[in-house]
Amino acid sequence: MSLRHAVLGLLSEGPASGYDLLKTFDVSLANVWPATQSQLYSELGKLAGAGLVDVVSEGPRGRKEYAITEEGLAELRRWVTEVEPTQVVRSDMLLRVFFLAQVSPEQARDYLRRRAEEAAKDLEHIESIREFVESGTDNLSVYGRLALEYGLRLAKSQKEWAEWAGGRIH
Amino acid sequence: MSLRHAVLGLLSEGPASGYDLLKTFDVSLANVWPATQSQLYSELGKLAGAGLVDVVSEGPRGRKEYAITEEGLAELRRWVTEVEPTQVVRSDMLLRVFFLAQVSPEQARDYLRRRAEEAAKDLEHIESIREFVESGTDNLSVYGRLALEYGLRLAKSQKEWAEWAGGRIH
DNA sequence: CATGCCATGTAAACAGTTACATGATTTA
DNA sequence: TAAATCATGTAACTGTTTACATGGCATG
Repeated sequence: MSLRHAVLGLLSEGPASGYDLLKTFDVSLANVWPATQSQLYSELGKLAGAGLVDVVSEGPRGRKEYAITEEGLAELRRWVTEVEPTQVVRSDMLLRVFFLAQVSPEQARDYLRRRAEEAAKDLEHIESIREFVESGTDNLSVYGRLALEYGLRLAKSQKEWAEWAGGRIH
Repeated sequence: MSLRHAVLGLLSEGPASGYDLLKTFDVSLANVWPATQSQLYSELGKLAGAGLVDVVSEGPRGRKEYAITEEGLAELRRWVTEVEPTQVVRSDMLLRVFFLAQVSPEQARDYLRRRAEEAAKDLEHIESIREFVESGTDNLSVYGRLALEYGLRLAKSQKEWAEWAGGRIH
């Protein structure tokens, strides 16, 4: 149930509406825990029902501002410190690698070359937003930089691996 | 719909029953595309209905052996060469990093230390099964080694990153 | 003849995606 | 006043997990 904790985490930085949160999801959490509008609004309803968040004000256009409760904050902390992160990661990129014997060596190399190019593009993209995020002083930016560095290293590894793997196909 | 293609991919190496496939999922694909028994049997039914696989023989204990059809093989090849892999990856491990400001610096460092230890354990585990997989000459083993190398590099990166990130928490 | 493994299937619950639906407020 | 943006919500579908259910066959 990480969506729930993602929402609690964002609200731990201050009150916000579903609409506000959605933008933060798209900007900060897009590559870590994406969420759709549909999911978000229903999760906020459930969190309010469970007493982990409160509606603290209602604005124009039916806007509802949510704030995390003490109980919600306690649950967030418990989740961060006591719940072991999931290990399972699905990768259809890697799944295809298992079946490369079913296509020609040219196609297999091409597949890996495209992965390397994609990783290079990701790398560039991360470098480009780095300076932007570098300036933020809020918690999300400070710790987001650690996550960004993870993405950077991951993209680098992926690029090098894809180049290496391409060279192994004869 | 990657489960479908994972099944087609395994069957491209030769006929097998649901039970056989399940073991292969647990051994070879556990860290790439895990599947449950429940999912597998229903997917086989759907694949047979779509003409991508056939039941080629029925054995004792209701055992049904499935084989990939020409149509299924064509679909597998199309998926490998023409369908772009999904980029979205969810990581509740990284999600927690964004919210480390909500716990004490000691707890935050501890969290990252545990990630480094976990990655070190993964690394060891991969090294240990490496020699085992090294011996296989079937397609799945040959290409599985490329995937294994990816896992190795990923675990290394993760370990180094977690150690680095832990050093940044004051 | 009991235990373990082989073998398949269904049902309910939960999580996530896509599409639909509606309407208020601001700004050019 | 038209277009963009703010803002929330529901419905249908797809994919995944967990639990339940059943029974055959081989081996000690």
